[in-house]
Amino acid sequence: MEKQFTSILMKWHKQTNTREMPWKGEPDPYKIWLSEVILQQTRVAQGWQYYTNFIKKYPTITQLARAKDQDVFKLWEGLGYYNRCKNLLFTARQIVNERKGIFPDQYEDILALKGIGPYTAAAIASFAYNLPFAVVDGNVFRVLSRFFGIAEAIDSSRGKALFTEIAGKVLSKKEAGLYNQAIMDFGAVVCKPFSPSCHKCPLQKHCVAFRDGRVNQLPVKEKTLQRKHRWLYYFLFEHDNKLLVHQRTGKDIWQNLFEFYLVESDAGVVWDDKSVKNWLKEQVGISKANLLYVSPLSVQQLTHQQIKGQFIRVRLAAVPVFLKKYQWQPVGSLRKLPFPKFIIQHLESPFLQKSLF
DNA sequence: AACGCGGGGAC
DNA sequence: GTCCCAGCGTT
Repeated sequence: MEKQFTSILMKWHKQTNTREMPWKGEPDPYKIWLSEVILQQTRVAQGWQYYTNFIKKYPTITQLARAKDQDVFKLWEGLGYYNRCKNLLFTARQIVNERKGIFPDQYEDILALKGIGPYTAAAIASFAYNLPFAVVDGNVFRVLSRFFGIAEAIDSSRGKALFTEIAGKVLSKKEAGLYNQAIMDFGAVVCKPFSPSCHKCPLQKHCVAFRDGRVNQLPVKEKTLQRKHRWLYYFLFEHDNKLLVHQRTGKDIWQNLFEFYLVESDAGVVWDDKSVKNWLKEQVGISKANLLYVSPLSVQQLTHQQIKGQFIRVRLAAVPVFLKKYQWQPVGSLRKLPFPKFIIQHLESPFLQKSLF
């Protein structure tokens, strides 16, 4: 069955597959690496523009390594999972400083780099050097679990080990790069998560899940995620045409991105002018403030959290002592800083644009 | 082994 | 609303 799978898949790839992507057939390991990091847990359509932007601004790993953190994060803004960006920069600088800018060409050396796990290492090794390592990503889990009718959970250790083993068996070792491209394209174009195109699938005849009518039951996941609810109230403190900003640190969401003065609470409250004025006076000791606006409620759904909150813009006659330690950013250059989408949405909202006049 | 990390699109 | 996406690092 394994031989059949591989040969049919490769034939499909060479004869039928018309999927185009800017990094396809790319020989430069730097560009392959960049595309793979961008695409971690990210749809091709979403990552596409980010890839072309990065290549345009940083055509070589040396140029990326020499860039300022803030500029690179700005280019990554909106793509999510910002630790990828941090590791991308770290690894670019490491390769430039310690390896003269030359990307490693052995699987183990590639895997050892920060931000590169088993999937990305196999992708780079096979695409750049045609080394015989099989990628195991969401597409591969789905295609293999359906074709071989395997109900082992893909988010368990046993499942991961099992699918990795099978992936290695069906890999075309002579055309590893082509094969890896083939199975991922196939998973994205034919063997899709929802409404797969079984009616025109070249593997249908040998597909166990199709035979048993289990296509929509595979692959199996065992974990169900809980979504945390959070309430974030951002105060846009303004003084002398500058806004208070703050770079997020710690282990929480949006590490390294900027934000405004944050008040977080567990209980959902919707502020209005009156309650904000009272809070500023009673809790913060600001009495001579010009309250410019209290925004309507903003909502953002993330995979692991639901964020709700408001934006409150306050013009200060003077900077209170407890706010002096913060960074004050000129309003005109505010957008040079990387912000989370939750904040970008507000900065671009018609509400804000209107309320400034 | 379990958990946390963004954002968007399809249903 | 739920699920998933060219996964990874940390604990």
